[in-house]
Amino acid sequence: MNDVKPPQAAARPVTTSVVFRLGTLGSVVTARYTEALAEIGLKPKHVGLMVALDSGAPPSQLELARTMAVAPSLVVSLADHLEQIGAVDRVRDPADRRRQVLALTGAGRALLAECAALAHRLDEEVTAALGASEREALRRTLGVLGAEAGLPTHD
Amino acid sequence: MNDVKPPQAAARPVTTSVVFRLGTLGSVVTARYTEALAEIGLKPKHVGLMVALDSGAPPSQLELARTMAVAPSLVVSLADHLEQIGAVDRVRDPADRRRQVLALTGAGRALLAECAALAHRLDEEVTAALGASEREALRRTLGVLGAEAGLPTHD
DNA sequence: TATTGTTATACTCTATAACTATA
DNA sequence: TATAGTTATAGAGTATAACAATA
Repeated sequence: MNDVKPPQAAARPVTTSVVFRLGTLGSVVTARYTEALAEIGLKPKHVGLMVALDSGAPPSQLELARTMAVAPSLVVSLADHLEQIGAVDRVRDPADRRRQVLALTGAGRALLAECAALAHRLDEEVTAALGASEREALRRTLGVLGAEAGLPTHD
Repeated sequence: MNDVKPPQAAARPVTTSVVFRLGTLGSVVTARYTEALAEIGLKPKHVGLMVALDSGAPPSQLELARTMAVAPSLVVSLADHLEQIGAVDRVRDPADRRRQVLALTGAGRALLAECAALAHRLDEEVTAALGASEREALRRTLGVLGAEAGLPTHD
């Protein structure tokens, strides 16, 4: 006699994997954060560049491209925009005039703080279904995995 | 006297938010999963469509587009490919000949199981730094948030 | 006339390649 | 000749708009 089979194709459906759940949730959450950032004229990658600068990454554009794992040409356009709104200074390295050295300005630090506030406000919506200790455990665990993957992670 | 300030721009840096960590980790993990899927000729959205079908979502292409929150034209091309490799059947609804009704074939269920195996294998790499109970807690918490966001989540 | 699916087209994001200037 | 940055071009992914078949 045949066993009764569940509608799922596998004993361990793909939907139960951390990979699937991280990927789908990450994309939903990033879409919402992108929407929030749009109101201050930024994209997630602008935040990524400011985070890299704030974390003390080597500040030449090429080094930043390596840190962020994006093409150097993308750093150019991100830096163009951030410079235009006064969030970063861009000065030629006097020791090697080929290098453009980026630095967050005071306004840039304030803008980054605003991005952080938006993210933490979204956190409350996204994690509303969790208890305080679950939320903290999640933050902490994601921090561990992020650090493992070479992502910038304070704490 | 001045307080000593950390290099970070804010008391709660954006990098500590669940939103930032989920977004960045999700994108890293999805990139790795995309790479793994490429070896069986699939993209993550193909998996998403098969998951929707396997989860009993309404199977017309337009309804699937709504379920997946993508454009109907994208469902066409995903279904084209899955049909071509024999993973889905596509039959006109006799009751309404405008509707194309999709269904996973046996081969499709086997393919989806393969995608699940790839994901769970990647899980082991991605969560290698975690203890077994931390890993389970993470899976469970991501499941809660995913369900909250309307994502397919068995268990 | 409204709806499903399809095809044609366009847009966004990002990369690669070509180029300029400095070394 | 090699490297940092920039600009030009191209590709992937996905959306919107136009269209065909069916209701």
